[in-house]
Amino acid sequence: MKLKRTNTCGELRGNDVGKQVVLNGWVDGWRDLGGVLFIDLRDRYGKTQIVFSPELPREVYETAKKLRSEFVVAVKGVVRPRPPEAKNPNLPTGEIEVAVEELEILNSSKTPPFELKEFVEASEELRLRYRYLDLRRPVMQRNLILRHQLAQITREFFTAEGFVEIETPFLTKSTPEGARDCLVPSRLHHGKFYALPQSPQTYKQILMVSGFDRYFQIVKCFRDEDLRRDRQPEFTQVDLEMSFVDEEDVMDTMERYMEVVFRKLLNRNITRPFPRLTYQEAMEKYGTDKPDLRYGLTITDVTEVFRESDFKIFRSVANEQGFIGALFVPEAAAYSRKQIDGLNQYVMELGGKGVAHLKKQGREFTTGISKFLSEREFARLRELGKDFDSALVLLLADAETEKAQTLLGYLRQKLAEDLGLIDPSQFILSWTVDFPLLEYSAEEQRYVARHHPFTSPKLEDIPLLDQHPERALARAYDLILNGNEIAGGSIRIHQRELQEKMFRVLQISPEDARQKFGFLLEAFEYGAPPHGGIAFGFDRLAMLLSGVESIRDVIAFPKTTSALALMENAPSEISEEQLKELGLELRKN
RNA sequence: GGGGUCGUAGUUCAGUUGGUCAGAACGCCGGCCUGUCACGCCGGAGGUCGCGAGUUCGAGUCUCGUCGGCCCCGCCA
Repeated sequence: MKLKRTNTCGELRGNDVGKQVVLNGWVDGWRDLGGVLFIDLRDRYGKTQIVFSPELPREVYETAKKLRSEFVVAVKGVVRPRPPEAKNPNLPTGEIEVAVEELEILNSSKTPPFELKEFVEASEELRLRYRYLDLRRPVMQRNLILRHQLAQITREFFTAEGFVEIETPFLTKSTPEGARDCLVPSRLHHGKFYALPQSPQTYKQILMVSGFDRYFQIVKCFRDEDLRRDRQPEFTQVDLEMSFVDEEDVMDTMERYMEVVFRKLLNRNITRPFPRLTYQEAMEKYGTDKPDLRYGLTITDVTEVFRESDFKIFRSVANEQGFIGALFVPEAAAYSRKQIDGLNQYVMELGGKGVAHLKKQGREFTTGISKFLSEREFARLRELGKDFDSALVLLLADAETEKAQTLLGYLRQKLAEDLGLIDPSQFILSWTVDFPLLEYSAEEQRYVARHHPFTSPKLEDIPLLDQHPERALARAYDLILNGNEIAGGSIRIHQRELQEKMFRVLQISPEDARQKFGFLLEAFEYGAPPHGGIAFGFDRLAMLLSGVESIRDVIAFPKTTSALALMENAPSEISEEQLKELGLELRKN
């Protein structure tokens, strides 16, 4: 190319008038007025209007007439002010334009399959197939640049805090617990497989044994599970681990990290310390372990109201140690029968048995299940709902307490969305703590780790592991932002005896434990310091900070919800030779 | 694994009970236009109605299957 840029398409202003400049960029659009020809030239820094006059040498003018969308061009010209009535206040460069003298077409372009203008939305399928075009759109460039800045702030912050960034292997060992592994067959060892890491968990713990003290990494992790708008099989974590710390040290460091992120990225101040909810409180009040605290609408426990009720379903749930919860929704006081049916439908789709309702008007409860209730029950409900003059009261019962709470949590969230109770400009961070260490898996007929098998129980709960393991709490903490889990971590077990006890509780045999985690157990015998850490969902955090709805909008080359890559067309079949080399044979079905 | 929803021109969509329903806008192509910036005006081209079966005299429309996008449940230590 002859004409190399002197300036970007986003930087020229009124005080550049008179300068001779060269711009390089893409044709964003053109307006041919018959004589004068305007072209918007775009690069990642912005757009600048360039002007071709009919008085130009014939071949320059004729070439300019041939320019079309997404042609790549270089122009040389003079910055001049626009006539006052032709200034464009919507464009940072709108004071000026470049009067072209020379034009070089660096490349032509086929007509793009969709328009790249910001206000035109192509289907996501098309955007993913032509991702290189989609990524030319300013909004996508802003998202990826914000992601970059988040990464830089992260490196700066943790480096300043004395953390060391250390890379860990991608070709590693399959582990029995947790998500399904992404597997890589070994060519040199037929019949054996590497697994891509679900997280660098064991490596970072071993780095603590090695004395690195404070480790972090911005790292890809892999989990072969089904996708969601905030989940991909490959995703990025900010992973970190600290030695000689307890929960408070980790949480305090993370709060300061978040403070810096919000200040530098969004110019917002957040207040520390973040509120903390125990798992139990979160479930009881919000029906989830990751509550969105931007709105109230908390669950009221009404189980005891119905112990003697004539409404038999509720009475039996109340007497079977189940849970009955109520949502008092003043904003929905005028809900129609149809709208309430819709909520009932929603609950049933989620696997619930349905939702009962009442309408509170002053002291009276009407409609719904009111005819089954006694004066004593009304009196108790009046007391529990005394803060609400009029409200729709939704009641949900289930013999399984957590199921009832979870369904109420979904209902709470749906109501908040439907009723517009959520302020999208707010960011509320909170911790969820005191998680149960274990949960019983009916499928596997054993206890499984709720977090992971290296999470330390609360020290005072260690004795519970023998008789009532389900009651033991974990030294774990999740960081919640607006109803999203953005980080989760724990203080780890650092003593071999306790780790072995955990494996026993999880019914992982000593042989299995040795085979799967022997290296970690062995490392723990050589002076493992007390340690703990946390990992952030980096994509999810970038998504929330960008204000976009899907993780795909902050990942350059994401997968679809069926885990396909539409641009490069992965996954794909491999050749017979490749299979043979790996010692693999495809099963025919 | 399950549920919901969508698939019609290059794109975004409309298309009624199965019967001139192959349509609009944008884009594209041609022409006109010297201050536009979502330029304007005139004209034109452009369709395997995702794919495959079936029902029917007749299917974009109904049924079944299948592929794909999105959302949700399960799953995601």
